[in-house]
Amino acid sequence: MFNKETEYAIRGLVYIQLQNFEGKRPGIAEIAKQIDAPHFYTAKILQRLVRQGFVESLKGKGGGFYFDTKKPQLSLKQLIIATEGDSLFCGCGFGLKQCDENNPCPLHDKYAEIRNALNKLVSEENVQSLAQKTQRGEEMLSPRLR
Amino acid sequence: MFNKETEYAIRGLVYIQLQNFEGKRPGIAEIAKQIDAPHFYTAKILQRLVRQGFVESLKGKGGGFYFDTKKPQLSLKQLIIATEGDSLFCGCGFGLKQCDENNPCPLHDKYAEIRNALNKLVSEENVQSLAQKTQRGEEMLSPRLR
DNA sequence: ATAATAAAAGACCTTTTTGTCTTTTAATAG
DNA sequence: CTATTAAAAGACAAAAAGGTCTTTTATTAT
Repeated sequence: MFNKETEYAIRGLVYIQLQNFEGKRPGIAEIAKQIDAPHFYTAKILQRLVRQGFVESLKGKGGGFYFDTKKPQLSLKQLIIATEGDSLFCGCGFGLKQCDENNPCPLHDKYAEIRNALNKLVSEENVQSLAQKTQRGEEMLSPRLR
Repeated sequence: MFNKETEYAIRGLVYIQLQNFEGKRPGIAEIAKQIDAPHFYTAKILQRLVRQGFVESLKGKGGGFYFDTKKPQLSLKQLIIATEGDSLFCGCGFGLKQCDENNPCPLHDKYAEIRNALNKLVSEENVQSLAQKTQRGEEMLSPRLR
């Protein structure tokens, strides 16, 4: 469904939030290891997210990644659009450039329902809500993290 | 959502079925043009589908592609699995290798619902049902085909 | 100040996806 | 039988995604 970059971004940010809850700022090496993602690729992805202002970072000793609690919560939708665009939320299942209610492809009606449900899910959930679930319950971030 | 190969495959097969309804066997050049897909890439994709037995072809004069009406209808799910695998129907939204009810990722419950809806859609719809919709109604296969 | 630490930047590489083109094979009409 | 037609096969290439590594810059503890 989502591409690798998006997956690593979500997992990475949720892990950062999880550590932030405990007053810690994890570094790239730790993050990559814990979410089971390639070290340098994760670094590159996080760097882009920092540049976009989705998460903050601090260099040097005691440095690492953290969320600015003054900023609004980061929805999955914003994150996904930033990493892979919005085709998942607008695109036609058939791949047609022009496909809408007035000009539907044969899959349109049923596909639009699913697309809307997906839209709702990623609009409602955010990095913080996912981290909270991981913190309290059965939910896990990586098999290693249970 | 689906990759290009899958999109071209679906559109191509629906177009073939549509022509078959009229007693015709379209060739690759015609198919590619009508579904607005790259000529030779479409050829390659259709060849694979023929080898897999999803559709039939005939070489030489009067040749082209057609469905064997004796074979069962081809669901989108079978088609999608053949072109891009089943990760869309089994994969974790988070990208975890192990993620299920007993070992859920923070997205699992809500994501599984969407995955199931998608599963239902592609299991119920098939090349023939899509072609029928295109034939009778508002639905279109490509803006050109209206 | 300086050494140690950790992210930023960016070059480089591999694999997969997407796409193009030429040659070969099979079928059929005449 | 031959010419024509159309798919099959497969080589090749461009673009995108995924991944690795080295060098630079910024921070901080000593």
